[in-house]
Amino acid sequence: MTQTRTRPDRGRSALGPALELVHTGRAPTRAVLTAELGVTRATAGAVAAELQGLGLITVDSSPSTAGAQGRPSHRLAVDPAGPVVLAAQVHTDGFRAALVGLGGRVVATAPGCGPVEADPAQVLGEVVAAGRRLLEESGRRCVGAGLAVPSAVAEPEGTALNPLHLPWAPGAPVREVFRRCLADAGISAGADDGVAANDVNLGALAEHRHGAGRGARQLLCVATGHRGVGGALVVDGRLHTGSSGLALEVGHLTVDPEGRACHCGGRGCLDVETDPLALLEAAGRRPGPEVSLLHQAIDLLRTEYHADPAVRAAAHRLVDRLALGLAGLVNILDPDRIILGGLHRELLRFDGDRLRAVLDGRSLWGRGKTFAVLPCSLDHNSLVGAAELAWQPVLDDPLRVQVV
Amino acid sequence: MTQTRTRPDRGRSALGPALELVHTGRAPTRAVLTAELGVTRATAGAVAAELQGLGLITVDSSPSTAGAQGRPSHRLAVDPAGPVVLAAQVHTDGFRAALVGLGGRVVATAPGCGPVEADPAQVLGEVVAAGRRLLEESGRRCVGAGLAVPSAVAEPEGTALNPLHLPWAPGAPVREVFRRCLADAGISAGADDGVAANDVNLGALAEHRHGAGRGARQLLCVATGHRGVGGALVVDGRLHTGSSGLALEVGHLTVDPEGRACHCGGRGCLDVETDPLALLEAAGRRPGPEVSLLHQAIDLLRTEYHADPAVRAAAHRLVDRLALGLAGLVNILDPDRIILGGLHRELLRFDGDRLRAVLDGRSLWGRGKTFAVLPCSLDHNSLVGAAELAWQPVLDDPLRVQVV
DNA sequence: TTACTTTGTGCCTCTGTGAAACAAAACAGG
DNA sequence: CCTGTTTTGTTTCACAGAGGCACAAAGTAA
Repeated sequence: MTQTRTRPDRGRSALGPALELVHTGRAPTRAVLTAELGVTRATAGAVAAELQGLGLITVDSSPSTAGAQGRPSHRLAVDPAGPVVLAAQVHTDGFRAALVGLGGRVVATAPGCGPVEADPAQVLGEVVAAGRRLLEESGRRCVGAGLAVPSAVAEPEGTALNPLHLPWAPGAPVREVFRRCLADAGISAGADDGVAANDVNLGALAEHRHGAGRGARQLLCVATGHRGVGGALVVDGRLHTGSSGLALEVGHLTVDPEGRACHCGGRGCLDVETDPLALLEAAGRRPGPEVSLLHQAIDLLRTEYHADPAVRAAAHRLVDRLALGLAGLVNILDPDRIILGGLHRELLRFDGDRLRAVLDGRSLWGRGKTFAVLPCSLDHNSLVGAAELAWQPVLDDPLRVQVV
Repeated sequence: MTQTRTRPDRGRSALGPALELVHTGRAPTRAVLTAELGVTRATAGAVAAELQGLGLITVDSSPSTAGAQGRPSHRLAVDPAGPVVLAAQVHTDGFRAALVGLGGRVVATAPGCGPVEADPAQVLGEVVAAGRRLLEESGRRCVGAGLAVPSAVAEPEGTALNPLHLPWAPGAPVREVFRRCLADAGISAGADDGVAANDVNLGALAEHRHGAGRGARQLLCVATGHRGVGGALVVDGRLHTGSSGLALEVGHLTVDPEGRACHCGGRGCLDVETDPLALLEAAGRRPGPEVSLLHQAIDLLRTEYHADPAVRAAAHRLVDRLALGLAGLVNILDPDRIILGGLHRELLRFDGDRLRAVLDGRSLWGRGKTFAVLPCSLDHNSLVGAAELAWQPVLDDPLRVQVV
């Protein structure tokens, strides 16, 4: 009997790694690409030419402002006219859609307000419709789609496990619904086109590839959205999602045994002690209904942190608890970099010294000296992360863009 | 100018994965090897023949007791006469040396008693000498050496960061000392021959490859030695050591805010609340000096758990605290399997229902149903793990055995 | 200008692996 | 016992990815 292998052809095996290097900006020239891939110049040249032929990167052989000795190297860059992916995000107050090219470049964005409906199909239908409009306006080719949701997403099922701050039922099959919406809108090509993941996880992935997390080997991200706290860990460039997608759901770490009651049944959880509502209440402010809690909390810090001692005390209170939670994570995970997002980023900016001091004091075995704490650096990092996820098949095998 | 690539030749690229499949018992026949590698029968045959030629595996084409239809497949197995690695372990009461073949087969063992000297070179010199005697007696070829120590080991420095229960100074360069001892004994071939890591980490690795952790995607191990508590996480077959080797050093998780004082400065740490000494004291027993605390504690459980209510109550106390610590880890790491070693294994055996109940009650979002809790299944799992680490270069590129 | 350095390109070769056809070793059924 | 079926091992051929090498190209340094 004849025998056919089950796995698909690898194609040029250095193609994927090469595209990833250009995508993340680690291969600005062909010479660097040669070194990073560990191949000969001939191979690197062939690979670059093939990626250029696929319309994914540009190879610029024009006079570069080199200044160095020897023949100047051709400059490599992501093709700004290349294909895009559709990135979508659902959050507590609405949704966002965007087109994102390689290199994490956001090409177009469309916001949408809430409230988020109880039926995921309704919201995702609107997001996808917005994305479709963006695609039509831009006239660009779409090679994938990714969705960020404020909930852990189980793999391989693609279900939202704990959409605590959305009116969705736990276990909602968000990925399948998303795929159906894509198919209905005529966007997706195959049935496995369209991926979904947790927003903080995706934000961490984006920061690792294009932002403040570049080069980190063990990147811990903690962020508040409008409600609740999320965490993520990127190890050697890959998301650590745990066995069921619930890893790093750090919202219910205890950071104050006598703290306020949490809907999880515990007391003094990171979630209720360090989110925007906690800051407003600690400062004695009544949250207004007009704008999001996150914006109210950030505004409060920006306008009154230096003026009002009560606001400063409230910030201190949150920072102490945040640092306690981070110290627990540091002692278990041993990251080399920590990135804070949302309100936590602002707390770091206004009260970073205190955060660092508490954190160092609680880190065992002098670990405090081994990691940096940074604010997140990308706008829309969850969107960019959703795009990363959508790009992944292409990064793994760039030849897909011509097949699809 | 001519151009030579920097990376070494890959050789036959399926060679390493093939050896690993046989090594871990996942490829008992050539047909299975073909399927697991995802290559054609021709390739699998060539690979198996090459590994056989290297003296690493045996290919048995004799009449197998098949029973199934079709031509019986050749049976693959680790060559019992193949090369070995030297595995060494230092613990609080002494050391152990062993020769370990592929497949985690312990070929020979030599124990050594304590006390452990303050100078690492002295202890490691003794271990290596014991290993050398084993090698001479057996007459087998040695292709690597690994060392397990009761401390986190920093990479890439190879220093013992927190040898809390040994008289060694933090930061002792154990790997370099180990390598020097190997060189002095004429065992090692190259300068990079000889690796060192934490004992619980290595135990987890061994359990994952050859024991109760087989097939787990996210394996969490927690174990007590004679003193203290260690943890480890194996993700997709690789140890999660963190950025400085201190990940999963879980001994100082707080499991009882009003618990006893710990030398780390905290209170109620897992370390002091669930180790052998804690059980003896909770049961109102005075620890004797004759045998190790671990043996005294295990003996106490075995002989009096069912007879003495005070012992049962002490076990309950430890189990509750252990479960609390595990729940915290589960909620952050989301493992699909947990393996307990040392005294914790005995607590699981005698009081498993209670452990499981507390653990499930504390696991958020119904995660309790997604993981198993098992006792560790290998004798000397730290030794076998040290051997795994030593074997790794050969598993990555089996052609090394002929070069060395 | 000339020498030197670094990078890009064309050509040949090597090697790992797939594809296909065939042989071998078991079982099932007459 | 013979024949057909199923599964596995073996042989042969071919192809593609990547290395090795020589040479060309494009800068800087003197």
